[in-house]
Amino acid sequence: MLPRWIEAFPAALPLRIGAKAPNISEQSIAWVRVTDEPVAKTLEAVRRILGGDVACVVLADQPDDEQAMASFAAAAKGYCNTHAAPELLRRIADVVTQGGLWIGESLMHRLMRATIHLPPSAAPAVVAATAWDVGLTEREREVALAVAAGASNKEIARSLDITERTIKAHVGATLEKLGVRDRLQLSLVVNGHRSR
Amino acid sequence: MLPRWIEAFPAALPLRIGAKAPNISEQSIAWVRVTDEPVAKTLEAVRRILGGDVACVVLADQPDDEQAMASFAAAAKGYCNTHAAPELLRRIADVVTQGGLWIGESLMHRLMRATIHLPPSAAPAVVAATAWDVGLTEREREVALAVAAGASNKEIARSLDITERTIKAHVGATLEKLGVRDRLQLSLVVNGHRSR
DNA sequence: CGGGGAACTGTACCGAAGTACATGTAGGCG
DNA sequence: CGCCTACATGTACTTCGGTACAGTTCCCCG
Repeated sequence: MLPRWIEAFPAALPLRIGAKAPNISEQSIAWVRVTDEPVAKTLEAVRRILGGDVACVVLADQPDDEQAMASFAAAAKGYCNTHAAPELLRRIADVVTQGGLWIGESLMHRLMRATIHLPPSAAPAVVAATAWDVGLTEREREVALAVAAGASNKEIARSLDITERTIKAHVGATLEKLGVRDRLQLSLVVNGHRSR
Repeated sequence: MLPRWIEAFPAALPLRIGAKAPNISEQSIAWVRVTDEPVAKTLEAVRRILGGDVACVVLADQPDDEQAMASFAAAAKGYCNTHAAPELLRRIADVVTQGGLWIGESLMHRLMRATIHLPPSAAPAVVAATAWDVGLTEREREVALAVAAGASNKEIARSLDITERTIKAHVGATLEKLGVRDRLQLSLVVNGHRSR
């Protein structure tokens, strides 16, 4: 286990090919580090242990497009560098648990090169969908979403065509109900980060 | 404006082809609803109004792969169903503002079909990482992380054992460098969501 | 009918956040 | 040695966010 993996996922369990199945939750992600062994073979071994439908993300020491292709051919949900930063790993986990695929920039380029222009950068993001909005009224939920998206009270007021004062009322009620201090923490809750 | 759009983006402004340019921020997203008109033509019209480099996401009433291809050929940043759920719209916005592309599941299949096998599951697919902290000094990065975690200036000051005034200086510099308005939007950038 | 919750609004206040204008120190570099 | 940058800090000011204390309308439900 690399230190950055532990940093990214303190609760992760190490697992070797040939080991017996640990009891893990339904939607766990298998992070599969591959080296020179064919990806398909490794993934097959992992699936024998953890079940055929476990979501696998392939970690490559020296990523290349061919191996990435092979990974997705073997139904991997993601492919990235073994030494990716913890934040990136977490983001990949987000995407994958949401049912998305994580494709490296390089492969993406390759896939699309023929048809479309791709900007030099790129990055995804995702949210966790635990019920953050229990107990909120419809309007409060609506306002909370806007706050979490970075809107100011004034902007929300304009878009909903009510006064800023009313927005404040909704925001205040929401902060109270969710037990957070200010709109930033509200956004963290709504966006599925930390606490509450 | 569909109710779900408003729910997803309360601060969004409606705009018709032929209208004059509203004053919008640099990194706004244009959500372009297309019907039977050719996509390229519509996008061109939008760009005439909002500027050539505005990020466009195409909303299709009846999505199909051909139209999706056409959209990306016309340099759209995303393509999805007009009636997508607010959460999905927000996720797309996240990805696009981060410089990513949003590709529908169907098109993704098609793109990969030639080369690799894709499992029957799969949601929209996405791309890889941009550093949020380019150009920040060590101290600024440190403060930005604390802000993004929901800390107040006073709390950060205490924990770093410097004055609140200095925290304000770092926060201010960071907002400037990342081109965002306030600490909430900063947190969205740091946490890998929309804005910027 | 009356009670109660939701949505909406008002005035007013306070503290947090953010900005403008300045100052000072320490370290790297031509 | 000056120059630049990061870091730290001060005063002062404006704006925004959040709260306290009201009050209204509408609608549902017992």
